[in-house]
Amino acid sequence: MRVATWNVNSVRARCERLLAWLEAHRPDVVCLQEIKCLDEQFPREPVEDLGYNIETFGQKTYNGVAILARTRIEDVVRGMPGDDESSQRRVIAATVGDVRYINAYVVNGEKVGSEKYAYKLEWMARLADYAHGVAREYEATVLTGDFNVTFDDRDVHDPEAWREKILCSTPERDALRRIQGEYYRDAMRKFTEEKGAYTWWDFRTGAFRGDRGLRIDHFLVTPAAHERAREFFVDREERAGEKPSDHAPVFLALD
DNA sequence: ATGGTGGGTTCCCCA
Repeated sequence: MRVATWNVNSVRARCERLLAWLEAHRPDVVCLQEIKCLDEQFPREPVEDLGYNIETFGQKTYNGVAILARTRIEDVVRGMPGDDESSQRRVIAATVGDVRYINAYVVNGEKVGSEKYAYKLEWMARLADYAHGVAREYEATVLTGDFNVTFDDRDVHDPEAWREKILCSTPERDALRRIQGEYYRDAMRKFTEEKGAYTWWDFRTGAFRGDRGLRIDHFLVTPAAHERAREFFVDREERAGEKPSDHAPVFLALD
């Protein structure tokens, strides 16, 4: 069974690419972030025609997340405890088969020390509480998405240039470790201890040419899911070509 | 130190 996470940076702008990618890879479960549209604007029909069930938690203009699966999607939960009607829509959770999925689009944080940065750290603390509760309830849980944080310098093409910058600062990394807690492991590290496997490259600096990327899209998995992890890869091909997202899809295969 | 590009919206915000 293969699970993919992808920050699509607008599902409508990426629709053609998404459909071709679904057809080519046929992932069993897909967690999308930044769909940037209302639920009713999601291109349901072409995705359903490829055999996917769809659950969305959309928002106008910004944010928005969705789960697609080739089998039944059950017990869908939108948002987190503490959210209200006006909250940014960044989390959707559901069960597919015997695995619980939490699909998260973590706050970007703009700049270290900014208001958005403070909000990011608060938001990550809330995600930690929520994710720990889910992990206590479901033995096999996969917490995936765009975390907008690197774990350590191996996730950064140029650690000195990014030292204590947004996506790389110590408080953000501490917050990411607190989300892991004693419950979750970084599934990628089951497969390699090497630097690289970047998942995001800045449009503005043309970072993809030269592979000046960061690894900020992650699979955090409970021990039961970690045991079942068989393969991990970043679909760099999807970052190339016409009108790509700034993120590549990331795959995890589970037994 | 700044700005570069890209998506969505609307006379600018967010990443």
